[in-house]
Order: sequence, then C-alpha cells, then structure tokens
Amino acid sequence: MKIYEELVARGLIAQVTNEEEIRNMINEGKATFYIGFDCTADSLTAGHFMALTLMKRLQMAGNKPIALIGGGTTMIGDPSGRTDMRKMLTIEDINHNAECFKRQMERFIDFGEGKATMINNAEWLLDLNYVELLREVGACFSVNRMLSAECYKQRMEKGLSFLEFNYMIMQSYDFYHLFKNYNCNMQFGGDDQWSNMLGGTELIRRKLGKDAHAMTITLLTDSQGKKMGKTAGNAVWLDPNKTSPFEFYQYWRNVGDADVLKCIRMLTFLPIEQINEMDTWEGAQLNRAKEILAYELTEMVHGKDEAEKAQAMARSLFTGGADNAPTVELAESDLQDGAIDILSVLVKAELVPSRSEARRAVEQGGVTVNDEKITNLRHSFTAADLKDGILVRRGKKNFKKVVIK
RNA sequence: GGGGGAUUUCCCGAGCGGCCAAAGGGGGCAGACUGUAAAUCUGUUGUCACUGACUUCGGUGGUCCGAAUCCACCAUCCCCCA
Repeated sequence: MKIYEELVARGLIAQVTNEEEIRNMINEGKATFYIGFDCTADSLTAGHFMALTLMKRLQMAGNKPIALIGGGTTMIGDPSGRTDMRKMLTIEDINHNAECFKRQMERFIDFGEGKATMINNAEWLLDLNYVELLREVGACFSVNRMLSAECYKQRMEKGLSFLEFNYMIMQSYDFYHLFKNYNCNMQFGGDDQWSNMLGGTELIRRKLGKDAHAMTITLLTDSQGKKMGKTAGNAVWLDPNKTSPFEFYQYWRNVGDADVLKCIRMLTFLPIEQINEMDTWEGAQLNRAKEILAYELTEMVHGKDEAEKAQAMARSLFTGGADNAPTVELAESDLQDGAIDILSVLVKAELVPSRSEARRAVEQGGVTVNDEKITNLRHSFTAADLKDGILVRRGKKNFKKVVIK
C-alpha cells in the first residue's frame, strides 16, 4: 500500500485540491510540504501531535517536510474557528514558545541534513513593508471572497478585528514565500485551515502562474463531534511538566468505545492490517484496544520507559495495589500535636484544591485511604500511621501515596 | 463624531434595596450501575476556624440602618446612525 492510500485508509485526509496530482507526488516522494504551527502556548498539544505524525509518515515515504514555526503569524492570531479574539502575546512570549515547540518537534521529526527543515516565518513576515505588501499581495485578494470564507463565518456575528482579518493573507504569503524560496509545493494543515490554505495556492497561481497544492487533515473529534485532546477545556499537552505521562496515558486509556479504533487508526503507526483485526473487538474487549492506544501514544511522546511506568501504574492502581503511585512527602511540621487530619492530607497531596472540596469529597464518600472509605471529617493520622505511607484516593482515578519524611 | 445597550460566580444566563453565596441550564467533581467507556439516576459545585463567619456580582467613590440591585465618574464590549 502506498502512502497516499494508507492515509486514506487511516481516515486522515479531509480535503485536497487535486487528488490525482497529490497522490502521485507523495507516493513518489516528490513533495516538499509544510505544516505551520502557531506558537500560542509553551508546549505542543495532542492536536499538534497528529500533524507531527502525518509529517513523519510522509517523511518516511521520502517526502521532505518543512515545519514552519509561526513566530510571525502568532503576532496576528488566527481567528479560524474562534468566537472571540485571542489574547495578544508579547514578542518575548512568542519567541519562548517557538523555542519550546522546536525542542518538542525534534523528538519526532528527523531534521537531519536534507531530511527536513524547520523555519520560522518571523524571518520574513516581521520585515514586510505595509504599502509594498498591499500592492504586491493585497491586490490579489478580494475582500468579498475572503468574507465568505468559512473561517470568518463565526466571527462575522461577534466581530472580527482588522488585525485578525489579515491572518489569511499572512498565511497565504507564507506559502508563496516557501514556494518561491524552498520549492515547497504543498501545504498540510488542520481542516479548519482550508480557506487559509486555499488563499496560498490562489496567491501562488496569481503571482507566479503555477500550481501549488493543499491538503487538510481530518480533525480528530469524538463520537459527539467534540474536538479531542482536551479535558474540561484544558489541552492535553506534550510537555511532561504540563501533562504528566501518566495523565497523558490516562487520557487515551479513557476514550469512549466509539472512538478507540478511530484514534488508533489516525494516531498510531501500527500496521493497518493489525488495526483492522481490532475492528471486530467489542464490549469489554475494547479495553484492551484502549490500553494499546494509550501505550503506543505515550511511548511516542514520552518514550518507552515512561509508557511502561504509566501502564504499570494504571494497571496496579485499578487492580488493587499501587506501589507506583506518585508520592507526596510530608514534613514533621505539617503535623499538629503529632497528627494531621484527613482534610489537610487531601489538600497537601493536591488531590483537591481547597479544604471545602476536601470536605465535600469525604462527605460524599469519595475518599479512600488504603482502600478503606473515610467518612469521618475529623479522621486523622499520626506520624506512625504515615511512616510507611498511606494510599490516599479521591474518586476512582485520583490517588497519591502520602508518606512522612 | 452622534445616539442606545451591556458588564453577575468555570461558561451561558435570571436577579424585586433587605427573604442573595445569588434561580435555571451547561460543564466539573463525587456516588450508584459498569468495563478505568457511553447512557442513565442521585448528590454536589465561593472560601474558612462549616449548624456560624468571611469575601464575591467590570473599577472607584457615594446615598442608605442595609446595595448585585439606586447615583456619579472611569474602563471595556456590542448595536444603530455618520
């Protein structure tokens, strides 16, 4: 199976400008393509991860990726799919974020000589001259057309600033620039980027009279149509300090039944045949598939050691013992009169954000210590109790081992 | 530039001068049922020294025994006209 067919089989392709040409080009390893990453945070997210795997797949097929860091475009802020304006970031933040992105990407993509390139569009965007740009590029865009673009639709009701309106032009200019200077003939991106990407191919056609291509990746959504890679509004980060390997593992371990196979297909590098076999699994058997998914992804992002640790921790936790639990150390000074009450323990272990929540958790029967339910709010522990450590658990999935130094 | 409207707890959104820590929904958390899933049901959802106290309703002052509610100014956003 050729790469293009594989991408189709994995359900990764959403839209393409010209299927025939793109298929031939990437199957023969002749594409030089780019994917842009705006550095709006100091870590990549699970969402970017899919783009990175795509980059890798294409690289393995002989194509040449360009990872474009959006140091310049981030100054503008992409309004696509947003209902309100992004917070404006300072140039320092953007540079810092770009650095973080760079480090994370290097783990996945081989940027060795001639294999892949990483560029920052700040290099050319920041020096643009306004009037020159208007005459050079602005003349090629029709405001009427731009306004009808899908990515601005939502914003037409709530308001769209001129700043953000220009995002499409910046992104188009990127493609034009890369096409001219790096022989980049194709752009990939999330499906929400489609209109921005077409802006680029259009610009290239107008300015240079040549064809460039664009292809979008299916947005990873769950069975209810919600974007995946988020928990309660927070992104699942690739940075282990922002989302621990265990949390990362658990996120994928807990995806819904309806979504497991889709995730495995789209995100992992397991052979298609193997995935198709799993397709027949159902019911509780899917739990096995979820473990595979979680392990595979954690391994790619955090390495084999971390993946194994996370898996062992998850297994032991849910089957009784929990030797691998994250440990919290208390000091002698945390005790009062030689003891510490359960509420304080919960707060100190960061299992709850406040004593009030600790109280509620206990009152509702959600707190367990060494597998015994605690119902007494005043239940307390002495230094002797804590010497060997106690396993404190809030709800089913949050737990810490608490020990005294 | 002129006129009008808005700003409430994580989000949306209701709020009469005292009965407002503030309706309702969403989301979150916990419990039951399960398979660490989904759906469903129940409870809960400002903080603390928790049958009580304290801090919240864009900001700052003011009126009043008492203000999310009234007044003044400031800030931000939206709409209409130009």
